[in-house]
Amino acid sequence: MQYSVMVEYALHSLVYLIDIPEEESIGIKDLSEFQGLSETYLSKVFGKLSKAGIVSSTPGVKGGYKLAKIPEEISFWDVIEAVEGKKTIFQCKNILKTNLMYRDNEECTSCTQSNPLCLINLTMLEAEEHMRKVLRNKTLAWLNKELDRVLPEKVRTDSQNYFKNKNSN
Amino acid sequence: MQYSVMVEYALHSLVYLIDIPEEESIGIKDLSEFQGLSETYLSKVFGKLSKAGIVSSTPGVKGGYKLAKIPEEISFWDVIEAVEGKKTIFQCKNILKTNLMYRDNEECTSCTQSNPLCLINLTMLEAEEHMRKVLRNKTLAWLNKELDRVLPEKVRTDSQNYFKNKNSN
DNA sequence: ATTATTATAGACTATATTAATCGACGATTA
DNA sequence: TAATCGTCGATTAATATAGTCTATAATAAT
Repeated sequence: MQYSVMVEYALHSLVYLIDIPEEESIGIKDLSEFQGLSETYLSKVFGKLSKAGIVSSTPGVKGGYKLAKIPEEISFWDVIEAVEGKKTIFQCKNILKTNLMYRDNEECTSCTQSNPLCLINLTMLEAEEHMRKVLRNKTLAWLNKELDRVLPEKVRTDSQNYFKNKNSN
Repeated sequence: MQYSVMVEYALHSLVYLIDIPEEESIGIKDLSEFQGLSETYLSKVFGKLSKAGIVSSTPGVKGGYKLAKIPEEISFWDVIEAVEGKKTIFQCKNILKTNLMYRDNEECTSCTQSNPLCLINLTMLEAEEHMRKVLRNKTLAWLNKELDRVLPEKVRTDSQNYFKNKNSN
């Protein structure tokens, strides 16, 4: 039970999109090359991010991706949900012949994700919600500030220059 | 990305072990029959619970499982960890050729589960920890009390009687 | 207009995981 | 001694994951 590597690829890649100038964008080829990731696979990740409205794309020569919103409005959870979908972590299968967990005399066949009745499922959802709350509070803007604080300046400017030079060719 | 159904099977099945008399136990056959679950698959679940010290087993005729600890000391998280293992939900692969997320000049190849350095991984671990905290606070004793409060008395006594009668045969 | 470059979509593949089943073995009780 | 039960390992089918490959469409530069 783990999130797919897509989540990791997405979060790491998005970092490089935060600081770029207004009218520029970065292509998948550069992003994958710089990080040593599969180009085709990373393009799938960005397809999902694009569909979720996290990034916007411009096709064609000198095309690429940029953030579709300000970094203050893109949270870790947004990225995870874009890539992993909206499924909950715990699966309430409702397959038990005898389900004693229902509440108020309703059967657990009506225990859906949008209207959970089962106590066990409710507990899991509550726990998940605590995780999501943390993740919703961590935005790309926050991440960028933390990286500025924590990383040597050279490391940050080096990566910025890498993409800047690629764009000016 | 979801927990396996084993977690659901485990939590639902453990409910019936909470209230049984001191020297009794319930067999897989009865547990699976009552809930309409696969007998062989449920036995695998209990193998894991047994290995984790959550239940204890007695083989042979009239054998079965009982809780190995008092229900106050068995949490939802204990059960999940027993069944799913100790992996974290987010996977920090350390496979990025250029990883800019490290802290204090250390490389992210040293970013392990026990000693995470990468900011993204640290954030995910923090979020997971919030979820675990909730799950560690929910014990089988708590669940049992909630079920007493929420379910009609008949439903609870019916299931208790089911296993009691099975044992007296 | 043409060409090169880029995103986008879908089909395809290999591997791993999940949810099961089956059979053999060992301990226990009647 | 026989029937019952937990334990272990091998096996299987279905699904998910992590990729690749190809075709298509849009764009910018020539």
